[in-house]
Amino acid sequence: MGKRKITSTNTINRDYLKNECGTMYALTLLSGRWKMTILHKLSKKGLRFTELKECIPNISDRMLSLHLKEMERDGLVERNVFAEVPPRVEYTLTSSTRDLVSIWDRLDIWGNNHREIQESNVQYLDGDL
Amino acid sequence: MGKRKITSTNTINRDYLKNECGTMYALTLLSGRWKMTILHKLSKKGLRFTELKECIPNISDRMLSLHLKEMERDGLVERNVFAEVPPRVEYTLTSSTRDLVSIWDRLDIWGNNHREIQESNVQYLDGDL
DNA sequence: TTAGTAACTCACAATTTTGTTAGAAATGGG
DNA sequence: CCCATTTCTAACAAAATTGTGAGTTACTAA
Repeated sequence: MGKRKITSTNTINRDYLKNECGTMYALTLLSGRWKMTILHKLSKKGLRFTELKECIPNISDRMLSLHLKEMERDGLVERNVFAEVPPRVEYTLTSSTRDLVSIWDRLDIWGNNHREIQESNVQYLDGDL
Repeated sequence: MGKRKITSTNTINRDYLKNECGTMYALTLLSGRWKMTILHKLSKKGLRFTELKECIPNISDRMLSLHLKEMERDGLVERNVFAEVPPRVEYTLTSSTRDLVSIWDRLDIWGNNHREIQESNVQYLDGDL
């Protein structure tokens, strides 16, 4: 997000990992506080800036703008400008990203499962103390 | 990593998103520079601290240690201590995490595909300038 | 007692990400 | 020209993550 110092160890490591495999590349593009949520909202239908803001509580103008710009650069979303007044900009998923969203089903199931396991472990540990 | 200020907007937003759905929960557990790589290495066989260090170039002792500790807390890896001299600690995936790893296949394919699309777009834009 | 090894831990610094607030650009109607 | 509206942007501040280098612990073999 914003500017990166391209000579830093941090950036060097990041780029190295990004090139390791498809999974790491994908996760690099998706990392960012609100990106998944934005994709999720857009998966139902295209939305304009203000609509996204309204359906994602707590996101700031700046973060929404930054994320959308990065996601456009990364081929995750499309930005469609309509010559209207006041201006209207609609964001939609790219076709590649629509494929991605369909993968989330399994991850969603895994996540919910794992959360249950984790929560039951905590209970168990609590009982043990 | 390390300490979080639990009253910060940042942490509040993070926790809110973590509870949104299984996918976001999963991605929260997996976020961290080297976590995916560590899981990937461990998916083949259990490894000790030093072995992980050797097969992940550039990772520092500190980051490896921090990540492993978090991943153990989050139920992603198990820490097995052997009473030998010098001490031997082996890290393995939990059974839940082994299921996760099998999901990566599709994400890997998606990532590699998407990278190709992106790279060909860049070429096209370059030619245009 | 000393040395050697694995597995860490600590203090601190650098970098990156996220959040806050104010305000700018664009545009047509009045 | 001024207004209202949407879509951002700029400057700054706060917080979080990552990296560095030295040091610690535990244990036993020599």
